[in-house]
Amino acid sequence: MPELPEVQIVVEELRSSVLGQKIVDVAVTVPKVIKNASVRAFKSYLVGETFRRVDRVGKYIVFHLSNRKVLVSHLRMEGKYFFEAKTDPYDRRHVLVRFVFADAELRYHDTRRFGTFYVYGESDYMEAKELSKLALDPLSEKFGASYLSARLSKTRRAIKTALLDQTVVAGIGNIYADEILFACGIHPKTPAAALTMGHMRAIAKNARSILKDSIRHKGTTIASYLFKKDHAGSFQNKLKVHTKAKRPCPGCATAIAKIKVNGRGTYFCPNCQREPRC
DNA sequence: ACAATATCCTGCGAGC
DNA sequence: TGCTCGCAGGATATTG
Repeated sequence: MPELPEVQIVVEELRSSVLGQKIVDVAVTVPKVIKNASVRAFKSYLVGETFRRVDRVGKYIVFHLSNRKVLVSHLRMEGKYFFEAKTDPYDRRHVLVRFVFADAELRYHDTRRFGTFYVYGESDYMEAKELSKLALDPLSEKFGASYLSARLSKTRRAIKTALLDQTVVAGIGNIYADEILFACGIHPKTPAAALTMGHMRAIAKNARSILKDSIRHKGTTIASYLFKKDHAGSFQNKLKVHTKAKRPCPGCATAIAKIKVNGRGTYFCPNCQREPRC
């Protein structure tokens, strides 16, 4: 479900709810989501500690605790956080982890159970294999055409596939890859190495503007994303191609096509994004 | 080294 | 109505 804008909004929501909260208990009903510790160890790291900082690193959520431990959470397809009163009822089937505070709980809800949790130390969490391989954030100052070019100019794989690779750029997923390539007029199957420096500039510029615009709209809710209980994003109303199969292209009215690129559903305008000549 | 495929899960809508 | 199939915003292990 969530890509960079959605994770950013979730992080901002978490900052307003859990910072300063002391964890009095942790309940784990699906142990497999804890990836690098036993449930017992996981609880021992967290209980009695206070949330001091929450950051986004790519699509990961990084919670810093008062004991210099770091909780790294990935929502994958369906993960959600709900900060609720202890007395509020919750969905026992889909709430996999609860962080219990004095008067409230942070509930991790994940219907497909793909989400992950890791615990690391403050000094070495960025060296953990999940985070160490991540590329630059597209919203960072250093991200631009030359950075992209260094990563893309030697590979023949489809540009859409490359944009989904978190070691090329961190945070883009299936929705925004389609929207960015449409804004650039680039066919999603174009071999990355066939792109010009002008294309690289266009990708960098459109990635930044589309992701920022989505953040302003609190992300995209297609089926299930909520940044808090009962609160959906609205950027789905601004999507130009993703989910728009057979609908008219906003630029030229040609029917939007849906194809598979590397197994992922991919939407594009066959007129504005011409098939590359190989 | 790279690229395509399978896999982890559940739920939903389409089509029969 | 009720079944089966395909698909879903992600990432990684496995295979060729």
